[in-house]
Amino acid sequence: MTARSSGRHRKQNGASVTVSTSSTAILFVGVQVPRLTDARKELRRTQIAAAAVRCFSRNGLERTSIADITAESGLSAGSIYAHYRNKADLVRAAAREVLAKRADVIGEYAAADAPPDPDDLLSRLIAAIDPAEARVGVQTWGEATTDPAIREIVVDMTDRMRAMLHDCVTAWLVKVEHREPAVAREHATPIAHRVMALYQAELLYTALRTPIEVTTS
Amino acid sequence: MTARSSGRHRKQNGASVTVSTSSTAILFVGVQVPRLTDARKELRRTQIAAAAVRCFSRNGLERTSIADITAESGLSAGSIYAHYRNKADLVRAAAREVLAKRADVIGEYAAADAPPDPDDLLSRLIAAIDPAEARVGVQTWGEATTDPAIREIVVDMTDRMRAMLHDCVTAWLVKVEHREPAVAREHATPIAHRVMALYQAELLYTALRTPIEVTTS
DNA sequence: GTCTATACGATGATAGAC
DNA sequence: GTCTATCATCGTATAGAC
Repeated sequence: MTARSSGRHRKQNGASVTVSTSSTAILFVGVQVPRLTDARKELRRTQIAAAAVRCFSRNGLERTSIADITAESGLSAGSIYAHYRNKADLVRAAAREVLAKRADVIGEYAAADAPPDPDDLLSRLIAAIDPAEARVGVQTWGEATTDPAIREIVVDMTDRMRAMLHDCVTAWLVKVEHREPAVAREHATPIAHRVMALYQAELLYTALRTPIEVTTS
Repeated sequence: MTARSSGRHRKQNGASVTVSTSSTAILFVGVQVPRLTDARKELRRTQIAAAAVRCFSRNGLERTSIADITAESGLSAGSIYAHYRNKADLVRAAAREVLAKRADVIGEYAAADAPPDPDDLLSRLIAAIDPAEARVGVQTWGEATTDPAIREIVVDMTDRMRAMLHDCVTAWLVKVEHREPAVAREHATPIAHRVMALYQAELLYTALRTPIEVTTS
């Protein structure tokens, strides 16, 4: 992740802004703002990554060729390599995106005012599973078993998710079950662990049992 | 599973048997027995599959080349292709072997006289996990998301395992908890489901957190 | 059945024009 | 930045001798 900063907007305050090819644009003498084009660059990256995820969902991480991604994204090979150093880099980005999206879903419930009980929490998490992303998620698990970079991403995201679940369960124990915060945190650990495990199993189940939807376009 | 029949034993009834290179050996006029060499053939197949599993454990399903397997098995490419139609065929065989081994472990406990309670059952299953096989197992999950043949194998083995767990839990409910067999079977279903889920999660955990052991030879 | 050597296809990645 | 065209590499699978 050597991603650089980003900016945005075509025009700013109605003033016609000269976009240079350097990393910063000089609006007035001595005034520099982050390059507006950087946001586009980041947008392109996510656009490419999204296309890649769709391909991965259909054909798997390794069976997806750069040609597949060019077809899916509408861009060319050269353009893709202008945004990602190589295919492994793109795979890492896609893995992060998919796993982060999962973590975000958990984060929403974890931050709720009325924390759901563990069963309810699990039910909601399962209901939010997207089959296509579940497939890519499981693919990243497989890749993580041999690729250190992917493993780090997966382990990191998994730990983060577990921590969020722990917070959520703790909040439920304190607010609803009226336990002492200290004991709540302790009791929450094995519960969060189980919710996580059951969620992962359900993710696997969805990835295996849900038919691959055909891209309609 | 289009596994063919197999013979065994080097000698039969003390009679010295002439081993021909044809698919059947003619002992006496008109009397044919399954070729004794078939056992050897099957042995070679498992030998190759075992070498493949070791490679997969280190480098993954797709990153493992035929050259890797020749190096690991000590055989040549030609020899491997004499026993497996193609690489996909070999991968399927390896997947079956690994997943079946897992099912066997469960079968042992399921058939025990004094059925362990669910927690104990899970503990034993977890204790029997082999890190290298866990990795290949998780890899098959990833592959199953896009390869129909692998998916069928994984789903089949998973269902079989779950059924065994169901039998085990039912036996425990009947023999230890003294429930009626009918209600026991019904109550066993969600419990078996959970044991399975927690086992799968633990398998994933092991696959991700256990360092890849270096082949010492 | 097993080997060596090789053909062929696929794919990741680059060069250079625009 | 994006394209087209191309290269070089790698890996599956086969051919043919032993």
